[in-house]
Amino acid sequence: MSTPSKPASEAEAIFDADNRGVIAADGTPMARIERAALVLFAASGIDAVTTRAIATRAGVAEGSIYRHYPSKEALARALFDAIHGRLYELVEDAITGAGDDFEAAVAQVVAVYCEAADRDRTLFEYHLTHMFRFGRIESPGRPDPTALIVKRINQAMADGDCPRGDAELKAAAALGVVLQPAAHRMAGRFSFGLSQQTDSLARASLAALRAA
Amino acid sequence: MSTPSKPASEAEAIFDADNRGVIAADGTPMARIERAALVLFAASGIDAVTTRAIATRAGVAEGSIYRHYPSKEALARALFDAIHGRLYELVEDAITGAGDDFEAAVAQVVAVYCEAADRDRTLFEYHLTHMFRFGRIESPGRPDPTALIVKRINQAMADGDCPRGDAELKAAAALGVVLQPAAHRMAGRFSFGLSQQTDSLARASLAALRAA
DNA sequence: ATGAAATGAGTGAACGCTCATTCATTCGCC
DNA sequence: GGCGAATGAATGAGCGTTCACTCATTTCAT
Repeated sequence: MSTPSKPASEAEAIFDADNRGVIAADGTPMARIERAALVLFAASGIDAVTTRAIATRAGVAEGSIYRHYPSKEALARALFDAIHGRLYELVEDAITGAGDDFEAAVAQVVAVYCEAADRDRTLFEYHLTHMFRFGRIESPGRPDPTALIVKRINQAMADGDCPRGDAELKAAAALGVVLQPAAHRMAGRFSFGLSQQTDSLARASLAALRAA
Repeated sequence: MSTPSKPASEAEAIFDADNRGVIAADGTPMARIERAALVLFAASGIDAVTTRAIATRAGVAEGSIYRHYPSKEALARALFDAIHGRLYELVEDAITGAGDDFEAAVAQVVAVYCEAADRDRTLFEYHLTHMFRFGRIESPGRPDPTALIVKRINQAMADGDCPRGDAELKAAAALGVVLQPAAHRMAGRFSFGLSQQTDSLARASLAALRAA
């Protein structure tokens, strides 16, 4: 196999036991490598970060990276998959938790993204900036948070909670209402927590869904 | 000087005389280098593209790149600045053209982005995916389309055309309604032209502005 | 004592960029 | 108008450097 690391335990390695959305704070070399890589990848992009820089920041030898991951690319992908998969679970819970109440579902999903963006900013920003690299739809079997949202919008259209239209387009517009502010904060356009704006963004997201 | 190329004429080199938002189709080596670099940068990211690959695709020698640009990075930045500056002009015209009519201004700005996204998809997608690298707010003097939008939203709030709130946040949400669909199309989520959805997205964008 | 974990100098490949050279075009002189 | 000189765009082999990754060796917990 080309993936000798333990994929099943990556989520635990990256998120702590309480699921507080934070990379494990324990001092194991693996956790330190992951956090160091994440911070550097988020700041400069994967290609601009050297394995030496990761090892130095993690306080381990360069070779130790390869005990846990077969390549720099695999490390980058594992980090992305961890946050991506976690978002899938959170979106799933949010939608399920709201039952048939479409407005509540929208509000909860928006809250999920706002809280994720605030809770571990580096992790979320890494996710945002590397969607183009890892988030292509062609990857089958990958958990896809957006697909859950599209499904819920289709149900809302069937229930008469939302005007008919292209569900993929509506989902994108509604998500954009939250993700673009996150991107603008990254770019230094403002600095307050997105969680403070959850209500406002939830209303805007719902309004976009109903108008699109 | 460390920038021997002609920065003042870069816009003309990249956009044709009719300002149709397309990289010049003439066969000059410089234009071919720019188009080759753009296509490769958009597909794989700047760091993953070699100067050799650019030269091969452009049908020129590797050294010729350095007659026109002092470095690969400068070439990448010039391409970004060209589309970024062009968007600034288009947004400025859209807002000015709508006069005091806020709804018209929103519709026109949305139309600008939809048309740009369709007209030269590679160029627009390069812009989208490299905002994080080049689009930081700290760069002073750089034309900033978003700043124009923020200013217009502030005016709308003063005029009573839009509920009061944080204009930066509103601008981001409204922009997200258009840019996220563009990102989703990039990711293969749908394939129709965004221009076909201009009306729908303009309504959604306005609704988000009024709800946020 | 033993083996798993960690190490970091070493390796070959590939990178961005340079520069001596080529060559088609333009210029200046009569 | 004809022609040698001057020009500068274009070339591509090659440079020094840096990279991701390897592996013989050392460290350390049990």
